[in-house]
Amino acid sequence: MENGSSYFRLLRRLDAVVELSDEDQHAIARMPMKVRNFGGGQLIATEGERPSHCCLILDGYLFRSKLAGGCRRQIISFHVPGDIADLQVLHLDRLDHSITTLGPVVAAFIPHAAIKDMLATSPRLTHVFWRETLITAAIVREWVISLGQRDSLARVAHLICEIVVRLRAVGLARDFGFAIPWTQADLADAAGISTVHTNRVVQELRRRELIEWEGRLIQIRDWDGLQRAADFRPDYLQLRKM
Amino acid sequence: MENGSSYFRLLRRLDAVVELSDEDQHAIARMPMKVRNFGGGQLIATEGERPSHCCLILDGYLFRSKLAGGCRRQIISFHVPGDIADLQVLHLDRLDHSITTLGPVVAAFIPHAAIKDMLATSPRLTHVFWRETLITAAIVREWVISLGQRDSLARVAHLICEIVVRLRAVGLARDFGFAIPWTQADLADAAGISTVHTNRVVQELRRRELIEWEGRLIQIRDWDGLQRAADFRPDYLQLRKM
DNA sequence: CGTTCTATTGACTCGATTCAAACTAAGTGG
DNA sequence: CCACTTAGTTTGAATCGAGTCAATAGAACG
Repeated sequence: MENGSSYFRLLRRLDAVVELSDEDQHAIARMPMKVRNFGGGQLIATEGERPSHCCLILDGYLFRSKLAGGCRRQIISFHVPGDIADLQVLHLDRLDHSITTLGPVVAAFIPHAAIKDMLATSPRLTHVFWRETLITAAIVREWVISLGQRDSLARVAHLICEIVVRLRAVGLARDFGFAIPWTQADLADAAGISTVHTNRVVQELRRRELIEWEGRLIQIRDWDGLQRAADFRPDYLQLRKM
Repeated sequence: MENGSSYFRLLRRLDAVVELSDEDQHAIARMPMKVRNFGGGQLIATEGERPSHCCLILDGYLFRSKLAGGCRRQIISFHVPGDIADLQVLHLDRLDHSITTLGPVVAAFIPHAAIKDMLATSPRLTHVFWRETLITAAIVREWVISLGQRDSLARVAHLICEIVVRLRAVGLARDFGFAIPWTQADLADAAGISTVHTNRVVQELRRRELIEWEGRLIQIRDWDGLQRAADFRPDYLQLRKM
């Protein structure tokens, strides 16, 4: 059974990062998967769990988060279509954070065993999937820089820059506009600032005419200006073309 | 040529995380390496570089850092003996941050080719080394939680807790005391706070009798209290025993 | 023995938080 | 179709954690 169309975004994602042979692509598309639909704000996996499947996003957004001090939520990273949000559990077996949908999501679940079997046959694909986990790690490293050194405006701007580049890498947000069901509280928990302050930052971004943000639609008005305000340089995303 | 004694800390480190067969251990110890000595504050690798070797710490500490806005330094993570600080470049080829010694360091450089050859022969060792890169990523994720949600005192306490646990995992800091040539400015750049404030935090930790800190010697006085102040739970380090 | 780090202290400032309240927009059910 | 909820955004005022500036005091080093 070929899951070509379902694996389209993943193949697109991998292609943005590395050259894949037809054979590799077929090996990926041959993996069995189960597609499931989720509503907004649904927990897909919980901290401490031992998942048996990896979760590939076909449509929508996920985020990984963890509680500090038992109550303060920190969002670690957001994930876009084509991402496998929990690829790292393949070798870590226990999840150290939760995975939640941001708005409605279509996700494909691939058994660990299927991925391991596929990787066992191809050093090249092992390299590619290992690399994917390392790029996810690089994204988190860059977020450490943001949280440690950039002020609240730069943090929010940086997050928007990153998402738009990652979306474009898989063929979305072509016009630097995209739909994402972020509440300001979500952004706040990612940027490590309060909701009230997030609101002020968003207004400031609008005032400077860097972005438009209406409901769940974000449109970038001034891409260069936004990157400058964000101190954003996309190198860490390891994209081939850009 | 067997580098048994030089590879002692690495084997110890891997053993803390996973069971290794004798065969695996020999395969690791057979890898060629070049040992080099460094002084304090020396750059071992620079952002943008394409290293051909991985850097295994035999003695001393390294840290990875990156500049935000061209001038503000953020320390991403510290590395202790037994760590391979830049294992991720094996599959990422370009370094997105710098690596610097914190005080004098003895390091072993292992050619990428040697590691790749070794991994090609053993799916088990591929798993172990992949896992190592994922644990490094988990450490950075936890640091995101600290920077985003914990106040300055908890951050500094968390850093100390983590280092002491990682040292103990490789047979160091048995008595919850250890020598580390941190300046308060280093801590500040890791915790994302100013040096002045770092000083006040350190004094507060002393005042609460959680730690003693004289010169480069840190002694934990109240391990439970420190963990509580830090909101520290070591699960994310993925250690087998603890 | 001066030079250079590093640690420490005080005063002032500022970015961000907190608390509180008002204002939307979008359901939901009678 | 309108009251009633509920979730999310917006605004203002008071407060606080942490930054900045500046000066001093030790410690380390050549």
